[in-house]
Amino acid sequence: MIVQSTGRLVPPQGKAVEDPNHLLFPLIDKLGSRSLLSALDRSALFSLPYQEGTLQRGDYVTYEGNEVDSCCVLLTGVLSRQKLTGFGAKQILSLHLRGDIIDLQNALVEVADHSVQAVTLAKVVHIRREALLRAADERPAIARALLVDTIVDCSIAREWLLSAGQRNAHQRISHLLCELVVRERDAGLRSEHGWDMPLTQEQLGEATGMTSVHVNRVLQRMRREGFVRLEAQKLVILDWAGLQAAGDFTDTYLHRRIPVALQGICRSGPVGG
Amino acid sequence: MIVQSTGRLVPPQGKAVEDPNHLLFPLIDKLGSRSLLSALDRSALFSLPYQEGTLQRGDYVTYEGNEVDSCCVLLTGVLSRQKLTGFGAKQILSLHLRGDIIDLQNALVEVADHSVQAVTLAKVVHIRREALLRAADERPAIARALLVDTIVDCSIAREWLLSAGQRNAHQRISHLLCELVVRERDAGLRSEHGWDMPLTQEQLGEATGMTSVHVNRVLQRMRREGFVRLEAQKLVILDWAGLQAAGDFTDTYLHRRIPVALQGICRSGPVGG
DNA sequence: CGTTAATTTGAGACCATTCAATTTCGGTGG
DNA sequence: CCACCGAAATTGAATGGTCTCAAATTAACG
Repeated sequence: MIVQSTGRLVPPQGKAVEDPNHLLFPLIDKLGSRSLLSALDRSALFSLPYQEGTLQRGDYVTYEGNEVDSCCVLLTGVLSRQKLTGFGAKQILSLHLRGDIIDLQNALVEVADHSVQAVTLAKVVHIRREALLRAADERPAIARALLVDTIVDCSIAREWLLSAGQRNAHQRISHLLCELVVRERDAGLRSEHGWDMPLTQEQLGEATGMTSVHVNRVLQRMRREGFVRLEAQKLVILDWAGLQAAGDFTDTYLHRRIPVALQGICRSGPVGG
Repeated sequence: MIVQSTGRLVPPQGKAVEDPNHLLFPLIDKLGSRSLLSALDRSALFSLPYQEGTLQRGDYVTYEGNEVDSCCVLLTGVLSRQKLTGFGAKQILSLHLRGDIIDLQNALVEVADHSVQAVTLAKVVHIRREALLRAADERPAIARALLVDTIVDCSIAREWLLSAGQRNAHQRISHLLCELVVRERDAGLRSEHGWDMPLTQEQLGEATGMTSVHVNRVLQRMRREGFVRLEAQKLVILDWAGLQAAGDFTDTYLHRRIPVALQGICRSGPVGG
């Protein structure tokens, strides 16, 4: 076992009758993993109108500079946020798995500050900004859940910044692999023996701020030293403890638990002004 | 003139009687610059209980790993978010000016994922997490304003990540100076002829992921080429257009305006479930 | 089985670091 | 006002991590 269980809380009020096949389930599951949502909150989320969509590898959901009026929830596959410098250099800013809400951040500002692209074939669901905001306005716990989700997003971005600024190539790659494996586990995608690493070495480079050539050499060293096996897109972690140490990885920044202190002061419905 | 006016909106409902000397004014001014707040929202914010505080240069507000139960609003001075690698290398993650809400992000998770430190002598106001969350629960527009503020925070972190990953030393320093000058202007601190640059070259390095030695050489080149004058902590921008070009800087990511599309669907009070 | 994408390899160049040592600056006490 | 101090800035030389630019090899796919 490479990752300990998340200890995710199931809200006591949670209806057992919720349909786990509902397309919005991954979203509500994710939000509920870090915020307490009452049965009313959850049913309000389940009743959000949405539109299905499929993305081919390489498809863009959003371009930097555009106006965005809906946010998309990822059901299967992997999406990336990215941004270009004025000279055309691309930086992958974050990677997203099942349940992640993408483009909420672009939908609440005037113009998108980053692009969103499919790394693999992906299934998504689009929720109109107005619908989501209305739900948040009517149910404070939903607004808070969106805030907490955004905060965790931001925490991950800060850790990436720490990596880009202060860690060397070997550490950056190891760290990224650790993060992906943990998050992939938490998203409910099992990865007992190996995982379909969706990123090319080129993309690993774009995510860590280095050349694909150098990514290649680093990966070779990691294989030589027995940390991972990586062949035919299949990533097998041979030495989880070693990889964590090599990547200076600890999972604190992923905020995998509901803050205990906040559980008592959660409210679930609108209150009189 | 080096920065154009922000075109900040004054909400039509805004009371003219608000006291601009109220200690929470900078906070409400900042939130109101990117979200529409009604008179009721604003007065709810003004009536938040708070506690004043003074920070000496170098003082820590929060340590990474601690539990945080209040967030602080910066009134004067400069604060930084920062994080250490396991090997002790420090990365400054963001810099904060008047009106910025710091530690909201640490207050809503189990343990702080980063530290907060005073870069200069600073005056702050602490607001207890419970009080702020209650206000957000009771007034959706306040919750949304906090969300938008966090989103902008996150956008800045992404731009820093882009810099760290894809721009060279000269560009990174130029870009950071551009950002600080613009934000400092927007925060209402005029900087007609020069600005008290609060960062040492060491800190400039920690913010851009480079050595103080190299920061020094880059700054010398920038002076030699006539972009800035920087003597005795005083920064004077001699060639704003040139500095922007050298730093690959555009202000989009700062989201300096209220998104027009959201103005129509703002609600100001609680609504029935 | 051909075509394109992805990975791998090599050598040289360069940007940035490291490690000292030196100089300047800002403030303090005599 | 000057001597002194620590912090910050500056300088130099050597090292090294990462990039650049090809070119070659392998894998993926219809």
